[in-house]
Amino acid sequence: MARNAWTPVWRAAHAADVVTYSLRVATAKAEETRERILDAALSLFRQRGFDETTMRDIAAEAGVATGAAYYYFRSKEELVMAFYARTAEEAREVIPPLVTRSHDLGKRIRGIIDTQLKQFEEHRRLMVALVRIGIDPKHPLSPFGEETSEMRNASIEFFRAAIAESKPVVPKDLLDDLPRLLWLYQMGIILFWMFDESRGQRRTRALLDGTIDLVVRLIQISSLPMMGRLRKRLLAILRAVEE
Amino acid sequence: MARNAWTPVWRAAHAADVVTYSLRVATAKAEETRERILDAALSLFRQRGFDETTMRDIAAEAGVATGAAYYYFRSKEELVMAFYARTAEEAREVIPPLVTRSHDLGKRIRGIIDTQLKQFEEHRRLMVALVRIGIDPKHPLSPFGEETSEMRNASIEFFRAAIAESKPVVPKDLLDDLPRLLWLYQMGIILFWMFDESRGQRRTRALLDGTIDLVVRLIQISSLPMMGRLRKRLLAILRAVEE
DNA sequence: CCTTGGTTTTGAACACGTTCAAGGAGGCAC
DNA sequence: GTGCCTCCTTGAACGTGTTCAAAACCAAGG
Repeated sequence: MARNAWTPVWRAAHAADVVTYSLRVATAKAEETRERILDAALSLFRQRGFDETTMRDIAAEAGVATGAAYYYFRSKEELVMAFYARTAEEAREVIPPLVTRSHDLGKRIRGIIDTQLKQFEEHRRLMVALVRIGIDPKHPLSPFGEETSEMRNASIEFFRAAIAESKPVVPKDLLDDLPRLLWLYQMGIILFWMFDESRGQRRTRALLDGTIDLVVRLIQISSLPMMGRLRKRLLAILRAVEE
Repeated sequence: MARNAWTPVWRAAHAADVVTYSLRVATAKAEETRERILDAALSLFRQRGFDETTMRDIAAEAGVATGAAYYYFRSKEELVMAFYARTAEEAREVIPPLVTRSHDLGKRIRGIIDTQLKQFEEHRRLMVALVRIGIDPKHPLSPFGEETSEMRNASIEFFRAAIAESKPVVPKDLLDDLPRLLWLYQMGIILFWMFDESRGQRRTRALLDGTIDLVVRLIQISSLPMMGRLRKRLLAILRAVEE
């Protein structure tokens, strides 16, 4: 999907463009070089870990000069971001059909999250590098920042689709904000998962099993007619916090 | 309080010792040097920010050689940690009397959190440096790790005191785990606050106003006799997640 | 005093992420 | 061909956090 439509990030032409976190690329040969560098990086990251891999290693492995990587990627972390962007692109194809397969809200949410975790699986520890810098909302690569808004919004839309015509039915006044909240919930789960060293990330499973049910139940309860006031209050908090 | 009782962190003699994140210090002169370096660092951090201050700057400001700082602190971040440890020490004196002032659970929790935020206020942005590395539970300075357990436990004890003989009454089967959950809640609030650039961190206030009430209400609801099953389920999730 | 053994201090050296001026490489106009 | 322009590539150089062997200091014992 649009692997060739590279747009300098800071000049994204159309909102629909897939952000791939690359710098200038014009020719086919350049594209190949970029890919070679990214592949070399991911391969080394997986073998040795992020901190243990140097940019010199990566360049050597890709057969280019040290500075070459910086022609295509602004920083070492952006190499990880490029991997993330790749999977996000895949998710756009995989997740929408998955959501339509069932009307059960819990199953839909679970499906979305499971899919993403499976995508990241091989590079689980690697994502820590993204979190370390992304936790600062001022950093370009922050998941909350301007530059990542496209990917974030795409991800939020998955959840908007998930709560549409679902069982249980989501009250109308939540339709706007709930997707963002669910996205936040997902980010929390992924964060937990990244540091979950239990066999097969068993603990994350337990957390998912317990909390998805809870989330759905909570939505259900807040849907009761008598709970209109509670919903309003929660939304008011959310508004105040989001400014 | 025990400002002189410096114990190498990795050989903490007694659990009661205050961890100050310093390396070997034997003589009074050395203690003065250490203090001078820490003060120089904090002063520069506050003026220019963490990333913009180099270890060479700090050493120069303190009037010592570049390597001197590494005799007392294992890393640049540990300078920030030393500041954090200082405030934690203060908190041990300030917070306990504060908790006994009222029986209102909400007010107690609010008091604890407000106090900590006020302590950090001057160095708010600085704490980001701690989060960046602390988010990784494997890092020595992680708030979840072994090395910080004393400070963490002290902090958790504040909340244990807060839920003791409070209004509303906390059900017995929550007494063990609730303090840790409240501590986690506090960490979340502090995290939000660190990145809250609104005037006077207005948004954090809004978040506190909204959520503390909610937390208390939730405890209240879960105390109803009919809610025993819900409590058991929540605790089961917690156990599974904590391993 | 001198020696000895620990503690503290020094500053050069190292490894790393990143920058940048300089130089190909390839196409296009004439 | 020759000049020119843009895209791509190079590798030395810079600034940084950190390490470490050596020196300086200092108190106690002789």
